[in-house]
Amino acid sequence: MNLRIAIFDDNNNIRDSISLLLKTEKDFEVVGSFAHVLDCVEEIKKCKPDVILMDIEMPGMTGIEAVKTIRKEFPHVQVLMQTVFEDDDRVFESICSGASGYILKNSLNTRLIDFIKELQYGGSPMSPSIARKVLTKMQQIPEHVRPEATPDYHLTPREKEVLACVVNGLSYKMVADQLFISYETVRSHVKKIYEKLHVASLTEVVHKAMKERIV
Amino acid sequence: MNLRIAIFDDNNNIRDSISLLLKTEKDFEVVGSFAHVLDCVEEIKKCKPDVILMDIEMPGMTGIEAVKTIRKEFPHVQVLMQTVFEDDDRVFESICSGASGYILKNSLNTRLIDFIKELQYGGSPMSPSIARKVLTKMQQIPEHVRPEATPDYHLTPREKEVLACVVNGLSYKMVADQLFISYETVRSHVKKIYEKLHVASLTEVVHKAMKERIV
DNA sequence: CAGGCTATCCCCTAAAGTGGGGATACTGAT
DNA sequence: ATCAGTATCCCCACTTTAGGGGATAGCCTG
Repeated sequence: MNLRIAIFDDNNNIRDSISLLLKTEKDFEVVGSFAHVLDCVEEIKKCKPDVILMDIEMPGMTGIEAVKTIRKEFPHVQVLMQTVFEDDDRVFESICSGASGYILKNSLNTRLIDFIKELQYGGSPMSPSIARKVLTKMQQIPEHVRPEATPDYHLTPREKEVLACVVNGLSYKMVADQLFISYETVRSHVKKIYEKLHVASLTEVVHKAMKERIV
Repeated sequence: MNLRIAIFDDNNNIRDSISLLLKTEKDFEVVGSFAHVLDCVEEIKKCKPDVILMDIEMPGMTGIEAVKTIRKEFPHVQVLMQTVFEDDDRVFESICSGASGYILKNSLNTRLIDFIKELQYGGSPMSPSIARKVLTKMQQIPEHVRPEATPDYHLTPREKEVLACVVNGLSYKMVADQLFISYETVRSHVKKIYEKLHVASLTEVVHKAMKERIV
């Protein structure tokens, strides 16, 4: 089974040379090659890629914007960012936008095929210097922001479902419909949740659940 | 110039086989090999490694604790974490403790030398699945931390105060007391907030306010 | 000074949530 | 076979919120 690849890069030469390179790999198929991302949603719908190589610098919409859109519209598609620059903000922003990997263009020729294969097998290829930046960034993230060992309130699976609904703003009645149970059952679960979280109102539940990422 | 390497692993066989493997590389020198990390500070002072291979599971002090200590005492030393498990919390914790790389033990034989070289040249070697975890984690964190373009709902200062109270789980009555205004005034503000945020319940307010960090 | 915005307060009705209960049924482990 | 835990449902009394009004007063700007 072939891996379908699409390329977004405003430099025609680069697109062509990448295409040529990828064609040397039997299992790869370049199904699209585009100079900008303005119509990327339509183009992706048409060519159905599994993997997208995305240049970060492009006219019109930037690669970063595009990744956000793509990840929203096509969550299963893997996006591998490529750039000549490695300035911290962009790297970080790209990753937060949902890129699955981030490589420098100078490592193109030699290792691109390996990187794509790594993607395919569930990895996240990064150029060494990028990987270092990412780790450093993570280490800088202030203590209080990190998922600091989420306390376990011993909610049952069902309670967690109810909690998730409530946190999303649903009323008891709506939760009941959503989970195909009665209003009273929802109430029972919520009462249990109140006990376990030591709170006494829905707003507190939402607050606590979101703050501590129990949801 | 040789790269000085120290190994911490409670499994003697693994330590020995790593030593043997590393000796095949001319530029590497194994300067220490230890079964636990209890005296790691002294040992590191003695053997002065450039790179430390650290098993995460060890009796006494865990590898994670050790990394923290090492990074504090010897900031220039690079620590490469090794583990057989890849459970999310540990990976994340290790990295935040200051590890420069994180690899699974199954990738030992084949790629350990490459990984160490990557470290040497300023990279951060990670097993593919680990890299993916790290990126995924990063994508999750900023969600709660940095509002990408927080929409402005044109809340007045007073409304924001009321909002803050509500988000913290206070009832209308409590908000009234807190802000020295009447219950009805709180209601008026809340009604306004509902309009402006396009919601219809307190839980939605809390959810939206927290998600979009309006508070 | 008129009109817009904010902040304050009030009323009424209806809807939703809260706090006590209690009940049945299924599971899995002791 | 009993017991703990989960999931389901029900009732009653009470409080809090929601949605629809309306009112007064200050402040700033055109």
